[in-house]
Amino acid sequence: MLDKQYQAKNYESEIYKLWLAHDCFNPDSQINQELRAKSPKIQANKSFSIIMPPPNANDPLHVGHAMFVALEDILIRFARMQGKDTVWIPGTDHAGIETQFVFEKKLKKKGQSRFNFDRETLFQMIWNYVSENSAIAVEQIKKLGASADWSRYKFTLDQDIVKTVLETFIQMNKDGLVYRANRLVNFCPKCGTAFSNLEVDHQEQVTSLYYIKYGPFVLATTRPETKFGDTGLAVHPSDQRYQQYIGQEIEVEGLNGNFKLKVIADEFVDPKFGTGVVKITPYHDFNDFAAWQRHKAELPEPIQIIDFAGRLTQAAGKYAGLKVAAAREQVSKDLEARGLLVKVDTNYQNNLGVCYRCGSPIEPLPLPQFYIKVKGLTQAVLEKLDHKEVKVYGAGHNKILRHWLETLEDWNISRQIVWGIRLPVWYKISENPDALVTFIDKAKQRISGKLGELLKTYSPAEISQGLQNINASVDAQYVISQNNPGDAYLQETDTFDTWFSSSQWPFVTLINNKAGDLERFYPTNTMETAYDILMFWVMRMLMMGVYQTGQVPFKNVYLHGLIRDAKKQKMSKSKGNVTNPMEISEKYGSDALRMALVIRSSAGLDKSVSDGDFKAMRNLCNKLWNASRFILLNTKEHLGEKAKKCPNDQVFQTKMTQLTQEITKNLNAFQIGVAADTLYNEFWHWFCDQSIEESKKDLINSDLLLDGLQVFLKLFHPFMPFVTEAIWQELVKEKLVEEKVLASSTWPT
RNA sequence: GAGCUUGUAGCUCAGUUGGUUAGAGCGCUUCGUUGACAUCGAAGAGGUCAGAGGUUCGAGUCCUCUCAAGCUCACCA
Repeated sequence: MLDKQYQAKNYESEIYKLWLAHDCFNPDSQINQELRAKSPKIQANKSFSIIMPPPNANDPLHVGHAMFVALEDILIRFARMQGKDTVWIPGTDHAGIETQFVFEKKLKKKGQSRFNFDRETLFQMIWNYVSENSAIAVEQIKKLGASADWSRYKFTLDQDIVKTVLETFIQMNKDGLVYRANRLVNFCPKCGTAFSNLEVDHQEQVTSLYYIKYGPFVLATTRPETKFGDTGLAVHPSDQRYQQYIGQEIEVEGLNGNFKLKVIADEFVDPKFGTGVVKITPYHDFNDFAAWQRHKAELPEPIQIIDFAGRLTQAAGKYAGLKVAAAREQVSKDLEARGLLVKVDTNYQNNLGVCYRCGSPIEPLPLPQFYIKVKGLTQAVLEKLDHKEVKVYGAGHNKILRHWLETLEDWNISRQIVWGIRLPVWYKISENPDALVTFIDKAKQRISGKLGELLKTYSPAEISQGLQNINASVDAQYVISQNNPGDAYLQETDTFDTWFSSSQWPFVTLINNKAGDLERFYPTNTMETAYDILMFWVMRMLMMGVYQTGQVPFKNVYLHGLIRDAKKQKMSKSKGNVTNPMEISEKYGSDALRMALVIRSSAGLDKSVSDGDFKAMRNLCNKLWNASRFILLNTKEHLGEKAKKCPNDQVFQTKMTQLTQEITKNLNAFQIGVAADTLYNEFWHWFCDQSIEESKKDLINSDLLLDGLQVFLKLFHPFMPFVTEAIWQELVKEKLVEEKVLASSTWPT
């Protein structure tokens, strides 16, 4: 006999084992083949696939992960029960910068840093660390009830995956889509790597605007410390105040002695800002770099005065070695002492680019990097959007996607970190004597210098083995190849942007899985993920998917919103308002957690949840349980009275059919939150409060009620798989149902 | 500055091509417990659907404007 209350804890892990024992999640299993065989042909001939957004392999899940598991599992279980050839391919992500960042924190605690190790050693250390912890995410996803096919599981650094990713790069290079250029990049000195524009956050700040004397001019700048990198001055071409200076060289008194700057005219200068004069510092400001590109003929070569550690270089004279902030303070003091500082507006507001990862200021720095030409890729996706080959569900995000595709700039894919897929780029040692190389020698010393010089003391093998970093000049010759073209080469030390590999995820997971999976499941049906990675991931998957296969990687994009706390605030560790999905699962059950997240949620909109919501859905599980308990008790006494007609039978049956159709329609239209809400209300207030009560008065036939319960269990199953299966197994025991496992049973009609 | 989204009960949110007395959870009021469930049931209070105009036989739903909130992008050194 069933307990009086449903205790999720006592059932969930057993139920999950039952599903695995029947191989319910594998489309090739016997039970699913049987399911398809008895389903309508129109369904059985369709395939339905979802590629799981791979969570960070070694991180515990947050509530957003629980949201995607809930939504995707609903779609998958629904499709499977409909009889479609259904697969949900799970995976985990190496999460390049995120993971390396965490690992470096651990190193720091031991008094070490990434600079203590050569590249390969560091990679291996992180690999071991991730391997030790990589089961976390997978185990938790299972705990949430995900009906993913674990026999098709992939990790982003699996050998076959890496091979395909590299092949894509090589193909792109052949197609002329890859190039190397020395441009300003968004560099985070703290993280030690460049980022794409997308990974830079902008923060409002109040700062000082310094008015500095430059020969006959006064000009305003927020960054006086960059003045050692000035290679020119600019004014607006039609600015009457400065006409006579255009094209002239002026003499400027500086802190490291006097120097000369040429005055150029360029439209980008706003005459109304400051004094209408701008200093040109091409290597440390994006606008200035662009101006220099336009006026190359008139201006000298730029000077780099900030290095990749965020300190001033030798070119800054006596300020060399100072960090940017300290240099700014010192420079402004010295300017003042010399009478070169005219005034300081200390209440100036502007936006500062900061690292999305660590929050420190992004430093625009010149660095040769590999870029992907995106124009052709984005155009191809826009065409697919025009032809409605992809549909985006999520409050206006389709427009945002379009906007991004229309304005996207070339993609910097080089990252100066170790934890990732290394670029298959090889520099011939003998042809790149000017390449800057850092390596750990046999005596464990960190050695830096030009390759040509280092070769006088060290063997190529020693350099290659201890290699930390190679920074080849922008015009360096290189070979792109999966394998080492020979002993005389050094491999590029940069790794791919994590998104370069994950943008290929739908394709690489299928091509490297069971034979025929690509043809069988591509294009996938739905990509379901949070809207905040629309442009990082979804947009790039579309670009790469169309590039690789000519087809969109998925037909539908369902974007869920962020989960917020009861007060609508974003969850964050510092606020202490984070909902840990595993705690909720322990306390109320995974079904309750899933249902609370999903019910009345809508695509693209945020949702706030609190303890009360989870409790309410725990109560729903119990309601299902107890309604079943009543019917089980009742059925025994009244079985076989099916012939007996009761007054409300017809109404009951009609409503049951209508409800089934409604839920089916909702789910087909991705109206998941509405479907859940409807089910909740109809089950609780109509089926329990009304129909069960009526059956007690013999107004509804008991067998009909049992049929109704079965339908409800099926309709509820995608949402709350554990409790519905637990009840179903009781029905199996009582020989009241034929289908052995609810997870692989047929969807009602 | 540009774009997008949102504004419905005390709180958090549903309400899918416009169609009868606008819904749920939590909270609140009153009542109810000899077995399906107190993780419950019955009854109830509470909304001029942000505001104004328009289209329509009919608008929470469509259009225009205003106000408010949020997000994203771009920014003047």
